[in-house]
Amino acid sequence: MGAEAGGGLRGGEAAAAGRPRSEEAHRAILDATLELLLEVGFSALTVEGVAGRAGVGKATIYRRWTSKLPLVVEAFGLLPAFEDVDTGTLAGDLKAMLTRYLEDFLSTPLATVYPSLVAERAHNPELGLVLDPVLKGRRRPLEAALERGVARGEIAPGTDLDLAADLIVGPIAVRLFFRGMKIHPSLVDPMVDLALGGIRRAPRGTE
Amino acid sequence: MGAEAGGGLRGGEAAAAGRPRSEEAHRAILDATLELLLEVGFSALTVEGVAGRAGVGKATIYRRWTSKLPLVVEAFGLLPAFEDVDTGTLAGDLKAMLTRYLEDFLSTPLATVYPSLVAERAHNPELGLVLDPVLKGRRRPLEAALERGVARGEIAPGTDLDLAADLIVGPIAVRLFFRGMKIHPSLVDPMVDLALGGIRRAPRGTE
DNA sequence: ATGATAACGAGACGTACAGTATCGAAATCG
DNA sequence: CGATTTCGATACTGTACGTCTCGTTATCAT
Repeated sequence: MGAEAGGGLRGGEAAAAGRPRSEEAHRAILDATLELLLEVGFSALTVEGVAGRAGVGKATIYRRWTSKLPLVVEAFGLLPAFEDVDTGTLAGDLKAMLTRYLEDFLSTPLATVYPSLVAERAHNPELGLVLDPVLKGRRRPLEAALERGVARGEIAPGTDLDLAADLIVGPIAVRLFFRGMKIHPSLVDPMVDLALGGIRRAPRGTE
Repeated sequence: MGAEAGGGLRGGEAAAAGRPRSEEAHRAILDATLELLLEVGFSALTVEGVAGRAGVGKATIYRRWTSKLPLVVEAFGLLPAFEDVDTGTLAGDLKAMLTRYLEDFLSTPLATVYPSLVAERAHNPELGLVLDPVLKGRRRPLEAALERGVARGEIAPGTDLDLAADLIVGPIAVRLFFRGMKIHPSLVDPMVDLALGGIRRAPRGTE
């Protein structure tokens, strides 16, 4: 979405006439969006509020994003996701990645924005088109760790890694979002061990 | 004793003066809420729309619920939840319960309302107070099935059943809500088997 | 029966925000 | 320069919220 603007020429594009879009305003809008998401949450976020916080006119926002939704999606893309860690063992990788990810939930609007976008998507298929690639990218390091597990012989080849990833993050998602629980870091290890217990002895899944 | 005409008596409470609240209007409001939730989803649901559909004044709604949120929570409580099934084996119970529950997602506004309430709760602790007991009740049959599994010797005593339940519903929640996927009924069996693989061999978790 | 009380459907009202349109000023092009 | 496009600001229309007030209706106490 974000076009390059501000300085002078537009990359390889034909130089447009008129005043270029301010990259400064672009950043200020996204920053204000993240700040307000953390402060008031998704549903209480207003475009007018963002404009005021960013010191920007409403039209400047609507010139770049069609509505509040794609704006929040882009801001969401700036939030931290899984970060790949290679500790030498599958269990070690997963525990390290999940522990770090849980910390991000305390310091960013992730806990608010994530479920809000998910809920909105449930009745807005168009949002899925924009959101799904972002979510898929956030998941990728998790899949990479599982693939390393297969290479190391920790997981049987032919295992459904997509389902395995869902089994690992599932309990965390349920507790964090659906049950509104805090997840103590000491719970990560047993969670991963429990999920891995099923994954390790699953050659084919079907039956 | 006096027959209950129209509205009827107020249980054991002291009879209040004035016209009693119409139970008919109450039902009409909740029915209209469920209809509109299915049609337009949570975020597009308006109290004015509910009032219009129910043939009721707005004040009649606000007299009973302080806002759209508690109204939807009450309507949500009328939607189907897990229904306990005892097939004789743990795997059979879980597969039957999940299969039936997934069907409910196709015929009710569950898929829309569930994530919407969850998202709202993320930035509204008050909502959690009302919502959590409802969610806990909906989960109860799942826990009962797991307890039968312990009694049958299918699960080691001392296993964290709460975590086990999260492991079972986790992948379904992730796919249904976070990834917006449809879950084919044929996927339920491998999902349950995968999760049970970890639960069955988990005497204490910390391996 | 009669009056007090409270809920009823309807809708007017003020507030808040969405999204569009318009302003003069500023930035960049040819 | 002059054409063009963005800038921040703000006026505007439309929708929904949540409150309030109508005249009406149901129920209780007397």
